[in-house]
Formats: sequence, structure tokens, C-alpha cells
Amino acid sequence: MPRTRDETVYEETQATIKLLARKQMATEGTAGISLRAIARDMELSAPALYRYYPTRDDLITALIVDAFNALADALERAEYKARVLPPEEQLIQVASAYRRWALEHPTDFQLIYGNPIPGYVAPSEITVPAVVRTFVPLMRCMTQAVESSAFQPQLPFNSIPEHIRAHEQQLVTTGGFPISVETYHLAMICWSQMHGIIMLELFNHIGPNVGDVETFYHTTLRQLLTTMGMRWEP
Amino acid sequence: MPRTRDETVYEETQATIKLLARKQMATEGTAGISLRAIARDMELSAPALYRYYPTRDDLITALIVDAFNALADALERAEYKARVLPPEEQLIQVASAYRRWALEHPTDFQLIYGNPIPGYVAPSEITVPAVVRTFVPLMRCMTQAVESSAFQPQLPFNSIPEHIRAHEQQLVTTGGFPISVETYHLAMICWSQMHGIIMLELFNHIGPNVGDVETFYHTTLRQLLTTMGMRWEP
DNA sequence: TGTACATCAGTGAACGCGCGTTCACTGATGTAC
DNA sequence: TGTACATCAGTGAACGCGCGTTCACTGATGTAC
Repeated sequence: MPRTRDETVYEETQATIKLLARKQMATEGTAGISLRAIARDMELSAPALYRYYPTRDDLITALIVDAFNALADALERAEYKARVLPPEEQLIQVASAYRRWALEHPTDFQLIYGNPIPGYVAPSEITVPAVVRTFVPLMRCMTQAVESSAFQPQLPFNSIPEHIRAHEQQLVTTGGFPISVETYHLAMICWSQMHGIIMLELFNHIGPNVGDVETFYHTTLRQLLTTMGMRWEP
Repeated sequence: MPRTRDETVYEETQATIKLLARKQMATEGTAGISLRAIARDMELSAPALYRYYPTRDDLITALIVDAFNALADALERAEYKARVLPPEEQLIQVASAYRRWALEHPTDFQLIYGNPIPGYVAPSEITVPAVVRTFVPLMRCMTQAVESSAFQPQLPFNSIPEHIRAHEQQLVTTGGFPISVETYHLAMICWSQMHGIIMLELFNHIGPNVGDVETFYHTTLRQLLTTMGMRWEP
């Protein structure tokens, strides 16, 4: 879609605003985003920003959507780079990229997965598509790993409580992405384990306890996936 | 230790301040604690609060210590109530109490495990003892479960990378709590899995995906502990 | 029993900041005829 | 080619709020002699 020069300038200004907002979150926290402070940084008057975001909440929404998309981009890149590896290794690579992105963009990660911003409610019709994107690489790798010849399904992780299965079946069916309930469920377990370690690492709660969180993350995930039925090359 | 009437009154006022601070966190977020707002709620002038907490940061520290202690209390109560059950069931009970406390005290949980409050640094010599208390019940149950006759150690979770083992050995040795490195490591894995599900549930990221998070939490933990080597009564 | 003094919880005013948002406006640039 | 008009990014002032902290103080209560 061709853009006029004006549209480009407009979008560049929006990008500058978002950049400064992210810098501000880094020092003031996600709840500390302030239009006036951004305006000061840009050497503009505060009302000028209202040309670009009609409200503080709209700016926050834009930041959230950007963050989910950036995370999804990182995961897709990792998946692409790992495409020649066996599927279970691809999964590990995607999981590593997930952690790496979180550590390299701690404020964005806090913005999307940390404490909510008081008074702000994300408009789900705008954010959900970006959220969904972040799940796709993980789901795709998981599917390939489960379908690979090296996979030997193990109890107990392959048993799913009936009403959870029903709920997940519903989502999988209406979601349009081709995945089995079993695989979807394994992905949820894997994701929640990843999330726990990353959150604890981000706020320095687990580093002092295990020393090397990167190694802890990798070995724990490999071990978890092994108990699910995956096998690894020597 | 006997207390004078004055000391009691003083401590009751401190308790009121903390209570109102917690209420405020619920609506304004952890970063939104405001001495002036608390003073308004108490129908006092703002400077009056300085008799009880010399600084906003001191109030935050008190809230954090209280939260860790309340969590530890809840875990100890759960452990005590479950004392007649087999050790692996005790572990499940403690893990359930952990989740329950988090869901029943979402702001306190955010305060201790969520986004940091900008500009605030916890004085570790004050907070660490309370933090340590929260680990004890989990560690104790894990130890008993691992030492029980029903436990059959399984690869892969019982293999620990060498330098992580060294770090953990150091902590276990100097920590004074009688626990083996292997058990400590299993506890860390278990804790990070618990933490991941709870954090995702608290901010509504996983509920829509699995439907019944309580069941998901329980079955996932049981499955994880099974793969570590625990066995369950029918 | 009465007086002098000490203690101390709480006050009001002030300092020097911050915020999101609205409003009527300026002044440069681009466009149409 | 020159003029009239439209567009629109950005402004300054204002509204009605908020904050943590310091300061000199009031005024009630308790204590000592």
C-alpha cells in the first residue's frame, strides 16, 4: 500500500512517541507512562501529542500490540532459522527465543504479562490477533515434534481431565489452526513452565537460587519435553 | 514480651495504615500507594503518618514483609492440616495453598512477585528472612516425599548440570536447612511451574485457554511430580 | 493536692513538583482557480 | 502568475487534580515534686 510523504511523517512521529514511552516505562514502570513527560522529551507541548494518540490509553494499546507483534516476530525468526533442525530442537530454539526476547525487552514483557496498569482495560478486539500470533510458532513446532517418528507418547502428561479437554477441543476446533487437543495441552504445560522461570528470572527471584538461569531454563524444558515423549539426538 | 497500652495503640495505627495501603494497591496498583491518600482515608493530615512510617519506602517494605509472612503462614497451616496424609499429598496441599493465597491476595502477590515499584529498592536484610520462610514448607514436604518408600527416582529430572549443582550445593550447605541438592533442585522446578501457572492465571492469560485453571494446576503438578518419581494412592 | 514541666500525636501551610485533557489560537504550507 | 482559501501541526493558558516531605506549631495528657 503506497503512502504519501505526510502519512510517513505522521507514522514516524508516532514511532518516536512510542519509543520515548518505552524508555519511560523502563524507569517509571508501566504505570508511569506520561504524555506530558513524552512531550517534554520531544520538546513539544503536551497537547501536540493528541494529534497522534487521542488518549493515553490509546498509546498504551499501541505499545501492547507492538510488543506482542515484536515477540511474535522474534519467535517466527527463531523458528525459521531452526527449520533444518529436528522438530524438538526447533521447539527448544523457539522457547529460547521467547526467553531471550523477554530478557532483552523487560519492560515490554512486563507491559504484556506483568501487573495490569490501573484504570486501563485493553480492547481485546485490537490486542487478541497479536496475542494469537505469539502462540503459533510454539504450537507449530510442538505439532511437528509430536508427529515426528522419534516421539513416544508417555503417560502421565498425555492424560487430560475431561472438562479441560472439552474446553480445549472447543478452542482448537474454532481456532482454525490445525492442532490436536493433546498437542495443544502439552503446549500449554510447556508455556506455563517457560513463563514461570522467565517471570522469576526477570524480577531476580530465581537467579540467586540456581545460579545460571539460562542453563536451568534449557535443561528443565528439555527434561519436561522428554517426560512428554520427545527424544533428542546425542 | 509485654507491651504498654501506648505501644499497642501505636501498632494498631500502623496496622490501619497498612490495611488502607493494601486497599489502595488493589485499585491503584502497587506503584500507586500514596501516603496522602491513606491520610485522607484515615481522616488525618498527611504529615501525621510520618510518626508511623518515616518514609513511603518504609511503608512499602513493611507491606512486603507482611505479605511474605502471610504467605508463609498460609503454607505452614496447610502443611500442618495435611500432616496425616502421605508426604506427596502434603506437597500437593502446600502447592494448593500457595495458589489459593495468591488468588485470594492478588495485590500482595503482585507486590512481592510482580513488577517492581519504580524507585523502590527492598532492603534485603529486612525482607530475606520472610522470603526464606515461604520456602520451608515446600522444601520440607519435598524432602519427605523424596525420602518416602513410594518414591522411585526417575531420569531425566534427577540429572543436574554440574555448575548448577555446585551453586545449589553451596546454598544448601550454608543455608542450614537439611535438604539434599537433588531435592532442592526438584523443588525449584516444581516452584517455577507453580509460579508460571499462577502468574498467568492471576492476569487472566491462561484461564481462557484451558477453562478450569484449578484443575489444570493440580493435574499438571501431579503429573510433573509423577515424572520426578512420586507415586499416588488410588 | 497543686503546680511546673515534658512528652508527643497530630496540624496547617508551604515547597516544588507532577498529571490528562480541553480550548481557542497561530502560522506555515499546500491547493484551486 | 497571483490571490483566496483550506488544512493542520503545534501552542499557551487553564481546569482541577494529584504527590512526598519539611517546618514550626498546638494542645492534650501524663509525670515529678
